[in-house]
Amino acid sequence: MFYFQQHSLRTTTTAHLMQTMSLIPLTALELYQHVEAELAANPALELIAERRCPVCGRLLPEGGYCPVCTRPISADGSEPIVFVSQRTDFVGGIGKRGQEEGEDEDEERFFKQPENLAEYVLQQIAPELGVEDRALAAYWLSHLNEDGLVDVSIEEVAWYHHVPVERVRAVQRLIQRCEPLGVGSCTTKEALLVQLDVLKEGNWVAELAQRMIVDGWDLLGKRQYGELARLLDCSVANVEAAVSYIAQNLNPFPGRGHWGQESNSHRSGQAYYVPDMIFSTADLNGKTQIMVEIIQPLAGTLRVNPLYQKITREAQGEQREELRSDLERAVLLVKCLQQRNHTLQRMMRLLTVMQRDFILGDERSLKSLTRAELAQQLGLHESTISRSVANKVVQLPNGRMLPLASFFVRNLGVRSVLRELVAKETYPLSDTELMNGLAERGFVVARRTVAKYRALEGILPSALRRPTGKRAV
DNA sequence: CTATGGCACGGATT
DNA sequence: AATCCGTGCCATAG
Repeated sequence: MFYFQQHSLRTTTTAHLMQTMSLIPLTALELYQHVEAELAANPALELIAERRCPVCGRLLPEGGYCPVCTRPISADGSEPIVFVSQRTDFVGGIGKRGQEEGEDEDEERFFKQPENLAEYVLQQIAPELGVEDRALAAYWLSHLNEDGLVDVSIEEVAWYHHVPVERVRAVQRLIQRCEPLGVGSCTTKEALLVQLDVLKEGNWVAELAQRMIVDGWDLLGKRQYGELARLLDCSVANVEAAVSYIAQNLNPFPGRGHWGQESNSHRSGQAYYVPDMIFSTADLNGKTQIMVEIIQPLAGTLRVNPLYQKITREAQGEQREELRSDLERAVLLVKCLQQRNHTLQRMMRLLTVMQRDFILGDERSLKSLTRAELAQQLGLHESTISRSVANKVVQLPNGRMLPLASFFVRNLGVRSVLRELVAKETYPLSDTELMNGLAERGFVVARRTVAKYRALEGILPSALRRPTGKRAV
């Protein structure tokens, strides 16, 4: 029999196979590629059009989700619904998004997988372009460097293709709005502005960031915050806040895949815009029910080909051995897939309960949590959690994509108390005073650290806090 | 002189 | 082993 935990297979399997064993660390995209490759290489595996719930195995209704696994667990909606879904639309390219997911036609099981960033972007915009513009777009994208920026000028391209500059610009504009936001810009500055334009939620930080990039680009590069503040006629702390907003929400190199301060070195380029899990909400007697969809990008059910199984059983001698090894691989893959689904499901359920408010959009109610804690509660090894979290991307109900790793933060306690202290202050407290205040409440940190948190929370320095009043963020 | 930000190092986390 | 985070020291602004 097989074991899927930390133990290795002691059967005839090779070392290489053991590596492929755990599918848990794989992202949706990787899983898709992995399965596709396996499917092509191993005749014992088959993907049948029949849709079954990957978790409980029940037959799915037309285009729907498993009636059992997606049933509310508790009537008040406090328990999240976590289920595995088989949608492939994200992996196959955004272009398909508008259409339906129900097609089970065999030929359509797998979309063409974009080989690189350029192709991926092209797929997104192709439907909106005429033939000529498509060529233009392709040309433009062929100049993408690994940062997702283009180093030829619009004029050059226009000249080369004998079309008006405006035309090229229009195409570029279209490209820039694709995922990853800002691709195909000529400069970092341009990329940031595009992102800002799409993302800005009308909040003051974003506005300021925009002005900052437009007017104070050079100063920004030199980190001359004081100068910037003067130029933009605002406080240094505001500048700081805007800078941190940029650092956290924008990506100067659209091709290098990730947002925020999380860094995942491999998985560069294509990646973060394919969510691995999607949160959505539904109303349930006034209570908000959270649903978590774990993407398993298979349009159908993966299983061991029964015919193959039969042949193997009947085969003799050497041939039989050959067949058996394929069969084992197939069985292994299927089981690993189940294992992955099960583990991820458990993890997401717990995670969703703990970070409920955060998921619902309240940035501030992110609770501090470490991977180790979660591992303990789930009875899993912490490295398992680490790896399942690494490189994965989730989509929140509000549409925002962020790394799953952002659910794990260490010191939220201190930071929320800090906010509270500032909110209640009668006069602008200095960092040192804040430090003491925090210490009284049990958070002993250095003065320097207080300053850092302050910046992170977008709170102004004491000297400048009074005139502007308090920040509601 | 006080309050803060930058830089960089060491310990903790993953 | 690679990364992240808290801190100490120093420079700078007010």
